[in-house]
Amino acid sequence: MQHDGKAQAGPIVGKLLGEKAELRSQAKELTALVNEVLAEVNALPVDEQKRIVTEKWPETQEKKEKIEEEKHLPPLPNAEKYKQIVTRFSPNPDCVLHLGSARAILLSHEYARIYSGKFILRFEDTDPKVKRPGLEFYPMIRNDLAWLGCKVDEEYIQSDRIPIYYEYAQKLIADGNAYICTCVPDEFRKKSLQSEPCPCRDLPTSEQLERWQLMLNGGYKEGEAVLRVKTDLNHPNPAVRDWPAMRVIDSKRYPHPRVGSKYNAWPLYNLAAGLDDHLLGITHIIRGKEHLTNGVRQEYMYKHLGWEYPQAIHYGRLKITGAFLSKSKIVAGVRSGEFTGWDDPRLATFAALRKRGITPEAIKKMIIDVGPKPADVTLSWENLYSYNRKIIDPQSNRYFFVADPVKLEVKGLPKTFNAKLPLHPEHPEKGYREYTVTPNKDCQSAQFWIARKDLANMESGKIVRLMELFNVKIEVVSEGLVEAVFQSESYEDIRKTKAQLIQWIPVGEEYPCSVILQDASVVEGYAESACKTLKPDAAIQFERFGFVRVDNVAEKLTVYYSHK
RNA sequence: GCUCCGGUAGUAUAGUCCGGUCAAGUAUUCCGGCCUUUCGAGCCGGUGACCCGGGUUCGAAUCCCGGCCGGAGCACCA
Repeated sequence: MQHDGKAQAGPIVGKLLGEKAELRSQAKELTALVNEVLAEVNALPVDEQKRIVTEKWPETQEKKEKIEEEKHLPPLPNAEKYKQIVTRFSPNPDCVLHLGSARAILLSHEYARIYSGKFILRFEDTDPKVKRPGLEFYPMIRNDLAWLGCKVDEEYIQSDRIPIYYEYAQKLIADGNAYICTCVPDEFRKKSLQSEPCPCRDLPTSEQLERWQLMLNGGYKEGEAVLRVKTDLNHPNPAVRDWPAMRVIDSKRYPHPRVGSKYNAWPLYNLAAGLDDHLLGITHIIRGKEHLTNGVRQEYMYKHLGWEYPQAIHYGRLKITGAFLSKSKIVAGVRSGEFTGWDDPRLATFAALRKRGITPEAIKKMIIDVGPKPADVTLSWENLYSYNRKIIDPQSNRYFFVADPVKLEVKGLPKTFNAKLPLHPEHPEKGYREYTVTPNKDCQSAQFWIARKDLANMESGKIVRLMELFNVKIEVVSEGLVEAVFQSESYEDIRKTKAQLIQWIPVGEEYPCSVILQDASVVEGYAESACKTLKPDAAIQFERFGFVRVDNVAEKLTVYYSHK
């Protein structure tokens, strides 16, 4: 019925074979048979087909019920191998967290919860020079995680664990699985590209251990020596061959913000992260695919130590249209004053999203929908807004806001009006706010503030309704003032005519308000005076303007625009 | 250049491992309609996709080969 009465053989044969596997050996004959029947059926007019089907198989005409199901994460690989699932999120505290980290955080945490496992936060702050950690970021990161609803079961800081890395480095050297290389980088690279060992590789272990002591005691200057873990010099990927595990840092010049100048030798990522993943009992590593070759590198170290490598899941890069997610750009922009702070609405940091009234639930839902697949994704803000809208719409009270206010004078009022405006049209139990409009004694008029953009639809003679109040007929529209005359009170009157409904604020009931938009520009206007009792952090909707998050309630109201 | 990973509507995702019930589902955007004292929400409907080319097969989004496009890595960063 769905295809204009013309059926095709392929899907029908497919369905039959799918249901009755025993027919598969006779597939050719079956196809011929189906084609025969189809020729007959397709020759019939559609109406006739419909009649027959309805008569013989009425149940097929019933509409399928839609089953909406919550999206779930796919199961973790080899989860059954482990007594307890342990995941980790391991940021370098050199910047605040942003949306780009959301996959690592939320997937790691969510899987830990699904499997009743453990979620570990591990600060990877082992580079005091190039990606120097900032002390302020440690608590900010903890705070972001808490805001996202990710409870940290255990926390580790790698700069506290340097002696542990030393211990294993020494073992690797003593076992002949690592060596101190004093070659200049370029020379090593040349050798390595040709799958040849550098001169240091085959030095006796005793000499390696001497070099190791020298490295620890400051006997080498920056760049003079590096610890390398032996891999396979014939590995197809040159980047895997004898990778660097520890280097010398001039600790006087580049003191670490937490441990100062205590260490000269600092572990590199693959050594520190690789060791910790095992030592902390991580079972599943969820990280970006830029770490794929790091996994290959680390597996060599695991083999040297007789360890088994955890399950690794590599997800693709996450971008969001229009926002840059580069830590260095964020840091530079904030330091230079280009941005107002870590929560500048132009940034996609969690701090900024929070400020803009994006809920952690919305972010979580979106990330879980995106899932852990390795393809890159470019999210659209609309999508995030949609998730957020579903969450905040039911809880957001409604208020009037007139942007760029213009005065409206209404004459000919027959009486005093009381307007009772519901805080939420779908939830009357939330209550109301009320305004009384009393006509001026001399000329039966009253004055209001209305939004300038509503003037666009106004012309002399047109009827508009002040929402929940009364209808007015426009007489004169000028730059600074709109003059109108009272028309009628009943909403029903103008309902059929589909007259424009506009928001209004009685003159005297205005409360100055700044709305900070996503591009950090500011819209000035008046909110209604009922907004004076709002609490910071509340999500509200300015009707026909958008959802906003209340930021500051003072002489003036300050809100951040969330979305439509 | 070398090594690796991807490619389903504008966006995101399901399906791919294990070929058939996929004439490709879902969310969002967009477009119509309904409803509604917000241009919000809700409801109904619509537009819209398997990167390309070969092969295997009765049958390919799914398996194989080739190409194209995109991404990542190739640091004494993480």
